[in-house]
Amino acid sequence: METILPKFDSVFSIDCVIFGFQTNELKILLIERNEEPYKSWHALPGYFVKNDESIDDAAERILYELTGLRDLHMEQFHTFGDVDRHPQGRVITVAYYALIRIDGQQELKPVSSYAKSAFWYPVNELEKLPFDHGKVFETSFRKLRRRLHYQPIAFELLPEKFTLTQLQTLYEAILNKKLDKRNFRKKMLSYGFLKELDEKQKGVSYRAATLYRFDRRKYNKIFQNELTVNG
Amino acid sequence: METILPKFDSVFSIDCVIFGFQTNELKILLIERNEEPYKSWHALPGYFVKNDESIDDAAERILYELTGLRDLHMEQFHTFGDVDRHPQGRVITVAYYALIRIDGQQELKPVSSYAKSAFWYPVNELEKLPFDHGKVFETSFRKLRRRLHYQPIAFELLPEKFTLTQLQTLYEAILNKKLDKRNFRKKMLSYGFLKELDEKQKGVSYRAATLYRFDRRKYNKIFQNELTVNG
DNA sequence: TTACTTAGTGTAAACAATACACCTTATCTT
DNA sequence: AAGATAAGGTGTATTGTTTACACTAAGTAA
Repeated sequence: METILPKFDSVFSIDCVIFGFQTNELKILLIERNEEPYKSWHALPGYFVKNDESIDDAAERILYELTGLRDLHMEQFHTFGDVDRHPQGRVITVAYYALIRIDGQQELKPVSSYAKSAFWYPVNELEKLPFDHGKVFETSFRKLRRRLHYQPIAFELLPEKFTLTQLQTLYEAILNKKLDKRNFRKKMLSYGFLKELDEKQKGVSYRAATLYRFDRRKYNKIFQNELTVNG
Repeated sequence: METILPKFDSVFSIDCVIFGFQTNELKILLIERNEEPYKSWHALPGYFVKNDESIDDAAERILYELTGLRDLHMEQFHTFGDVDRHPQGRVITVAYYALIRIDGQQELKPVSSYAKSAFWYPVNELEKLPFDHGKVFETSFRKLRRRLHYQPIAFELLPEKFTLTQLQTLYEAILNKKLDKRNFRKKMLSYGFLKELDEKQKGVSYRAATLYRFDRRKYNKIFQNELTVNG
């Protein structure tokens, strides 16, 4: 009773949009391609899925091979499947996004020869990207904006200890609009998941701000209640 | 300088979750499979993507072949890519969902021999589904709930002319909780995109309710403004 | 005419969102 | 040490939104 699966010359790939926040700018991770097509172009990190790995695993592996980054929590956000999106054949790509703390220590070093280098690039200065990567990026950015309203994604981009002004600057970078300082602070603190630390910012040439930490345990408690209440 | 794409024995498929609303119940469309594996099981309509069609086109074609339904606006919501999700090989599936008016006229008649029949099934009474279709459905339902809050999806499920009570019942079915009649009406009418008709419900054995129509033009105006305002 | 069933309506209270400006504190310069 | 500079940090009044809540009106059926 076995039916045999049809065979097509088609492959899956993964593309990753990795967001970071550095010097008050929102950035994404790009690689310099070392393979045709689009050799030497700047592109989203992406490659083909192997036959024996889940797409989630593939996303992790590929990001690691192309950038040296590991163990970030990536989430799928859209699949792009136009027939001609890849000049050499049918490639359907599942796009993932992740948020990461750029801490200056971590090295960006491709492990695979497929990428010459990997680097952070400000989203506001993006040039033309190969394939449909422009569309992929736009889709991810819209998703990011939307999620900012109902998920604690900002804290994945900031250092462990951060000031309220840094938090606000990040929100402004993602939403692309100015926010009111007093209202922003009032609202953030009202949630109850920000822990004020006995510690001040260091190395600034003006009054140092209080540092805060995101308390995920408290956040989860609040969020769980909401889920229950809203059915 | 041509690089050749790697070849794998892997295929893409599409699975569809089609929601409908009938006799005050939220339903989805299932087919009775006519092929192994899971022959004779009830499953989500789904099949393989051809090599020369976009995944969006494939979704339309497949739904038509398996159910006879055409021209509904489907939207991709998630891609499922675990290695062992299909017992016969590597199949990555892109899941789509759509909303449809069940108007009693339209026939559900598979065009392909792959499905024996197609029928509406209440989401509250779903039995075990083959493959990972249970997971697919759950994901789609969560998405539907979420979208109900920011997109006018209810009106795609209702007949053109509907009463406020019908609208409320639908909301209650999707959100799985009771809503307050006065507050619900107040809020819906406050949006300004519901047009009150000079017409009453017919064929009921009690006081007939006023019929309304969804005014998409007005909705778009309101929605566009919101987009602009919120950056 | 009466009973039944659903349609249709308003207000007060609590809460959330917005608009808005000045004093404080630390550092740096001279 | 005084003053300039730069960001930190704070409260209130207004408006809009959400919630809770119960009765009368209208049509149908017996």
